[in-house]
Amino acid sequence: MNEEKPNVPEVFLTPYDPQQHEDKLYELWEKSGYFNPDQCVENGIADPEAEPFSIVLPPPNVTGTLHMGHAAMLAIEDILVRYHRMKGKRTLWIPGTDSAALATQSKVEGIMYKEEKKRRDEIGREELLKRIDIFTEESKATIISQTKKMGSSMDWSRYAFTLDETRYKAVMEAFVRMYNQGLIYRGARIVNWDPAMQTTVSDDEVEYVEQADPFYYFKYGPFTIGTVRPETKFGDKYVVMHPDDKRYAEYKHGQQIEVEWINGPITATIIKDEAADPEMGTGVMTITPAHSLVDFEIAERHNLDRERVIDERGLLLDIAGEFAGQHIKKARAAIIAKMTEKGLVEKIDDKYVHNIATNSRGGGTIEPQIKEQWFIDVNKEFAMGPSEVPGVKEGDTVTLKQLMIKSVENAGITIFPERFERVYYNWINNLHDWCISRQIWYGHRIPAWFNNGEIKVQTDSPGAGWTQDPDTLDTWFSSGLWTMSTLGWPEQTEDFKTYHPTSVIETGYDILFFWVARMILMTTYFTGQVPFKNVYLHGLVRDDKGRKMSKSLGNIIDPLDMIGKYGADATRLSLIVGAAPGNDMPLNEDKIRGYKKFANKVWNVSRFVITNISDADWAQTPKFSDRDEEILSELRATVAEVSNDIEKFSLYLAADKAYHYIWHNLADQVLEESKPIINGDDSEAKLARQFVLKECLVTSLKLLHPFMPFITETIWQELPKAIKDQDILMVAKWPES
RNA sequence: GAGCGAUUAGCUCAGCUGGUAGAGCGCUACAUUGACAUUGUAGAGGUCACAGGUUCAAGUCCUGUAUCGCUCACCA
Repeated sequence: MNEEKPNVPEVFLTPYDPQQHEDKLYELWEKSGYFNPDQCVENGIADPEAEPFSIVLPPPNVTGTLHMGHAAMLAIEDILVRYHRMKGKRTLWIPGTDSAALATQSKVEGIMYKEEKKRRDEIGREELLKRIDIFTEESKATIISQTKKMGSSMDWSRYAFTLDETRYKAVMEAFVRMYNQGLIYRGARIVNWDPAMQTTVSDDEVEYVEQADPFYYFKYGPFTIGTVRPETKFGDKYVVMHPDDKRYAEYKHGQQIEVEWINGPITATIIKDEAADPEMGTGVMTITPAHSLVDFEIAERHNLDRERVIDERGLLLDIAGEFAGQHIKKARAAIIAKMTEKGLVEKIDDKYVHNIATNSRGGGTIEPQIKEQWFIDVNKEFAMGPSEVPGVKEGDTVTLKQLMIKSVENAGITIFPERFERVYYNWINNLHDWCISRQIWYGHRIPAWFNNGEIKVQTDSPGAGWTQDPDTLDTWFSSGLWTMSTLGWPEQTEDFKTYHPTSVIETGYDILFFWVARMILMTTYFTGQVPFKNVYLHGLVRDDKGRKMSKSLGNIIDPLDMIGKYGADATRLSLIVGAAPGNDMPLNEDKIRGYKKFANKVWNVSRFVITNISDADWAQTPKFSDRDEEILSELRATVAEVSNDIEKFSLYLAADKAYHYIWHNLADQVLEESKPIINGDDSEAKLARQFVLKECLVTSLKLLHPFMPFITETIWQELPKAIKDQDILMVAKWPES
């Protein structure tokens, strides 16, 4: 009941309340079918020949719920997608979730152990997988619902899960093809072994944690050697020094000496190798090739024995003599006691700080082991197939490393911000062969079959007597195929032909190596295409003091809470403004609250304009004053700037400019100065100004839509039909500048 | 140890290809019930980490120094 303002839609009579509108609008969009580019083409929103624009969502792990980092990712991608959709492109955003094999199994095992006191071997493969499936289904549903709350305009009809049937096929095919070309091999090499989870872990998943441990100096024949790990030293029968170290010039490479050692005399062999640093300690070291990456490499160079000392569970083997069967952690003290008694301990440095390797996916301390595993050979040369990778022609001899480098070097892929290109090259240059097998149950099975020492690699069982490799694949193997597999590869589907390479991948910089690099490796190899033309790396969302959000600090902001309190639009904007690609972004509630105020500002601007243009006759031709023209030209300039910034992936600038224009130009100046004109006697001036206000409102809503889709669409739904080019703002035409 | 980044108003940060400093929040004063569960106007506050250099001109380019942060690395 508002007698004085009969023309204001009733919805505007209260402040903007996101809760009241957001879910309904998402439903409206979903029902329209316009998340699906095919539907847009069918309804004439996009031309059938329009340029495609595609993004594949970095699939969140099914280990939990979405955090602010995910929210930022969804906001950024949705902005790009909505912008390009409004530009009339055939725009596709594919949603999905990731099984995250190791992390998920670790999580479910943890829950089962805590609740039922059951360990893995007491549960069994089938039961565990069943339980994991239940867990992941729940988790998927939660993630999908959260994703929708953010307003993400994804095509749910193309939803993919890394372990679903289509993706499984792609993984099997990829493995077999790489194996047949000799790029996947099986070999005994030193790997990161996690005794707690009983599996290998990739180099990238190892996390180094600083720890203080005693550093022991031992008498080893005529030498003094140092170590933090006496328990590995039983098998040390090689003593290594730098070839140019004058102190040891009297010893010759290959020379043998007798030394008294932990369990009695042994014969040691002198090895001259440049890996020994003369500056370090005494310049002499003994090596344990079976349990150290460096030592293994030295042993490979000189073809030395690699006797095992520790088993998979961390227990000492027979070589340890009286200590055999003891756990390494417990045995150390006893070993030192015995060595002290034998006079082998020269001194102990108690303040030695070093890095120990741990499994970042929820396991324990890494104990390197030599194991028979599957590897991808990153240095093996092969003949390139059909190629669109710049600088690589069909038939060229290349390695996977070279493909990864050339894709970026020759601008097939552009990384934002640019500085990460150097980080990327650096990582590739240090890259070792990639161990892709894991001794866990949850994940893609390896399509390899064993029969009395024979191995066959193929998707189906070769027949009776053959058993499949019990291992599964590293989760990043399947993730590496993601842009392809979500589009139907290895089939040459319409989707694949249309939307691959994708336009942009958007993800956190912390995942550049894990994922972005591996997608480039896999995709260039299999398709000769880059997986994406642009990489947009966002930073970590931190609290207002710049700290990482974590449970232990209690500073976690839950996106759903913020959406509940301030609306998805305000939450999105707070994650965009001030967040340049590659930089961490501080976030606090005040910032989000600020953007809620802005939402309300937009709401009131709209109410004002709608009220004041309700009596305009749009059939007439307005005669614009100089000031009218000026206002319109400022509007066009803003459109140009915002569009340009979005094209350049400077979303933080684009959002800020749109915000600034609407609040401080349109609201503070244009609206204020329009009041006397609208209420004045000059009907010609009034009409012209009404045209101007209409133009400003319609254009502002469009400009703002990618950033704040809910409120802009809510307002759009209340606009008179006569001033709209589409019923749904999401597919309205992006303004010309 | 190597690489990368940061250092600009009390706080959080912009400032793209060089032309005598900007935003948000906070603070101060005034105004306003208005399209605005407020908002507007005005204002205070910075030798742009430090030292050199290039230039007519440098937060902006170059060299070095300091502090902080991140990533990588096999230091026994």
